[in-house]
Amino acid sequence: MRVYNSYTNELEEFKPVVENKVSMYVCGPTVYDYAHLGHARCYITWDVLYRYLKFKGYEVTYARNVTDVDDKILKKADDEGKTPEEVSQYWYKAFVKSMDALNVSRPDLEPFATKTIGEMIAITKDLINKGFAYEVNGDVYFRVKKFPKYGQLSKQPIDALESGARVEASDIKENPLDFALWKKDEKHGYPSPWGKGRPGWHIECSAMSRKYMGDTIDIHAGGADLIFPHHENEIAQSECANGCQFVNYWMHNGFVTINKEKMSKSLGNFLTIDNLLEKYDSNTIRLFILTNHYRMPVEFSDESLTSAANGVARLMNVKRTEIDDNFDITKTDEYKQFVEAMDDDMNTSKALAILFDLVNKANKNEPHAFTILFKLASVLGFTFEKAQISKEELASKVAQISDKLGEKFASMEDIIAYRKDARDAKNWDVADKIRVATDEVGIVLKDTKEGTSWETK
RNA sequence: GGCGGCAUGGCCAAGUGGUAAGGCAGGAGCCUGCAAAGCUCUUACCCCCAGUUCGAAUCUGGGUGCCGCCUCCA
Repeated sequence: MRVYNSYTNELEEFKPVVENKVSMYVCGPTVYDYAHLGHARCYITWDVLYRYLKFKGYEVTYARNVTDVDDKILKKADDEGKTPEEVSQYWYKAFVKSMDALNVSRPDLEPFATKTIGEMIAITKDLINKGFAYEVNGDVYFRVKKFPKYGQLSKQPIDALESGARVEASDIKENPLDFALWKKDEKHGYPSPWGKGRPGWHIECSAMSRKYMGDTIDIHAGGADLIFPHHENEIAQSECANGCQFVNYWMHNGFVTINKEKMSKSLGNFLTIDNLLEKYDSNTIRLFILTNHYRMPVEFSDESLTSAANGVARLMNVKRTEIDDNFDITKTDEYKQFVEAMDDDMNTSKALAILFDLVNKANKNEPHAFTILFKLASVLGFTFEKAQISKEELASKVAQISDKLGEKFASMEDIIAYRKDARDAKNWDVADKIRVATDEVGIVLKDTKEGTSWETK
């Protein structure tokens, strides 16, 4: 498998540190607000990588942290008169719910920053001892000048960074580029050798990844906006503390844009996942995202989502057969093409083309086509479960149809039987009226040789 | 200003040297009582200019346009 390493800016052959085992760490959310489409893109992308690595037979340990100590959480807590825990727990649960709804796999490990404070203090202490950090009045800063590789991930010459760095009025740092490992905080802080305080954002990931996955991890991924300064700073901290390479493959996903602008909290131009799910299902959002290569920007529009929804309909309408678990799909051309595409830096667009070819083959009764399709599609996180309609909803629809037709029907089967009589009598007017009525409440009737079936739109 | 990326049919999007995957939308036909779904057929010379080459969307140089990072951000 070849992956694009953002550190070297090159496609590289993927080789884990330990054969057949992969450690991957993805920067998770800061839980203080709704997750939006941009988050969906990120976590769906790395979910697909996770699923694919496992599909290839790797034993994968996937960690995705939760940042539950952060300025924004504290501010929200203060504003709402709640504890930071109440705020972060609330939004964490909302996040999990959204991810589940998107069929994003749960990671193997989901460390919380607040549960890893000890490790953060240990690293910070270690960095001070080694001369890579210094304390000023209860704050601790990383001494960027001591790390010559600084700027290598973001390809920023250090002097360019320096001249561009924002200099605060009352800066107490040795160098404007130095970043906080620990911040003094009397109100919400944790005890530490430097007094009450809380960790800087960057140290959180260094600490959590080291605690759960060791000094060197195979893959570290996240949104491209984390490259600088977050990931750059993680490298500095971890490599200075551990004395070895931090990450072998850095992978970054592109943004979701809207009106050609990056979708983000700060710009306020975001659509929440929950809102989108009211209109589009999880397969649709996934197809929308996976149609594009993960490193490219994806422009949001209702037109694109509608197009994806229609594509998903084609996928869902495929002629289904029993899944044959004894059939070895690895011998098939489609499997080989799929793996070739995915091995090429996750070319999901090409992989999808293979899936759609399989749809066509299944519809033409090619043996095993649906089995292959089903298995490959699940690697991309698509599900073939049809949306379930609740009993109450169905009863209400049946009642509505009854009203429209001025009849009393107990069930869809009733309606279909009634319509069958009409059709047998070639009473097309009645038959068509029934179909119009069901259509109006979102139920499609399909006439085949085997009889009539119904499904929700 | 520094760094990085992108430009392919009506829309979205693969393809990185040999004459353009796939999805959506559109058109024609088959199927159907009529539909829906499905099946078949159908629409491109790849932003512009110059160059390298037997041959370029694909490489080189120069334009033009768009985006991102450089500050919290997936």
